[in-house]
Amino acid sequence: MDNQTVSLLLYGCSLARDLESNLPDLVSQPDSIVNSCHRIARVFSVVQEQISNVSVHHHQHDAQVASFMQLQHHQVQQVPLQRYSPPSAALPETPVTGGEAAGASASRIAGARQLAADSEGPDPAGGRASSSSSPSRQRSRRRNGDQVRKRVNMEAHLYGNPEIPPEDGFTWKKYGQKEILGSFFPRSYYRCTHQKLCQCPAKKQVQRLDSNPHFFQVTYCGEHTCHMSSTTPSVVPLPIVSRDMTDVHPMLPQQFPPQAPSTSQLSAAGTVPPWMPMDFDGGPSTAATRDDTCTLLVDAMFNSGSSDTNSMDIIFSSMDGQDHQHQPSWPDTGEASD
DNA sequence: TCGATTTGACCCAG
DNA sequence: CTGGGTCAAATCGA
Repeated sequence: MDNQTVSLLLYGCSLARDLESNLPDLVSQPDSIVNSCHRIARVFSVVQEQISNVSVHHHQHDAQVASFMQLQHHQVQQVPLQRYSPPSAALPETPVTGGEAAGASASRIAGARQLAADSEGPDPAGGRASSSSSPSRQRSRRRNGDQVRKRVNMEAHLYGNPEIPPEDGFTWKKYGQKEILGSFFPRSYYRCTHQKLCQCPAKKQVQRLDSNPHFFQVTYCGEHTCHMSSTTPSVVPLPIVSRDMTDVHPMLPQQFPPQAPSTSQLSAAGTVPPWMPMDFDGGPSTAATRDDTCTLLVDAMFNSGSSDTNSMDIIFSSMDGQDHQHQPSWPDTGEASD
């Protein structure tokens, strides 16, 4: 049983626990119970199928997973079928243009780099008295048209509730959550806590990866102008950095992606921090690469917090540098790279 | 009491 | 027309 299956199993368990803990409140809401049960059943069903097929050839495993995803998803991306990334597999941080629809592109990337995995939305939001809105409400809902977005993948807390997104050194205020078509998990919308105080335009979107509930895809939009970070996070976030996809996906053809860097390009001496789990096939170069980057991140977050320096800027500029060097161009994804 | 979160409604780009 | 992003009232919790 691979880590992917374990992750899915754990997620199913957490859903069951949630249902159990909320059961007293849900007694009067049979629809919510049905929805929860359905969702839990689906998760465990996939786990069961994966386990039962674990001894089967990997291609059959892929087909099993893919069939589940096709069952779940409205849109299956036309990308090469790939093996799931293990929980610690690295997905490159991806700068995204603001004009690009985050959801669509995110799904495209997720599909291209992990598995074509975009599911039908989960259960509709639980019944809650509708909040009345003024019919005459006129608001400007301009999207962040020309703002550059930065996308990173972060691992959930290794301990505690895996549904809590990782901290990143800033304080955020959640202002929305939405079920995204083609995604198994809802997307949460955050803006900087100091938005009003400092007119800080920073926002971020957090969404759990369909194919790996232990990972969050965090899309940052806008730069922090407040320069006010929170206290040191209790758990160091684990942004996922660029690495050789052939390392992540041993089944992939060696030339996919064509310009993927060799692991030697990414190598750096170091050891894996205790909070950073090894992945399946994580060779020395992989561990060293992550360690190197994470050291940089930690240093940037905690040692570079001068008043005139935004730690996330440091992180992203550093990662940008890596990306510019190592970010492969992805065929067939149509992914903007600016 | 007040700030944070939830969540249905609304707006608008594609 | 659809779906992502945002608003804001209701609700939660410290």
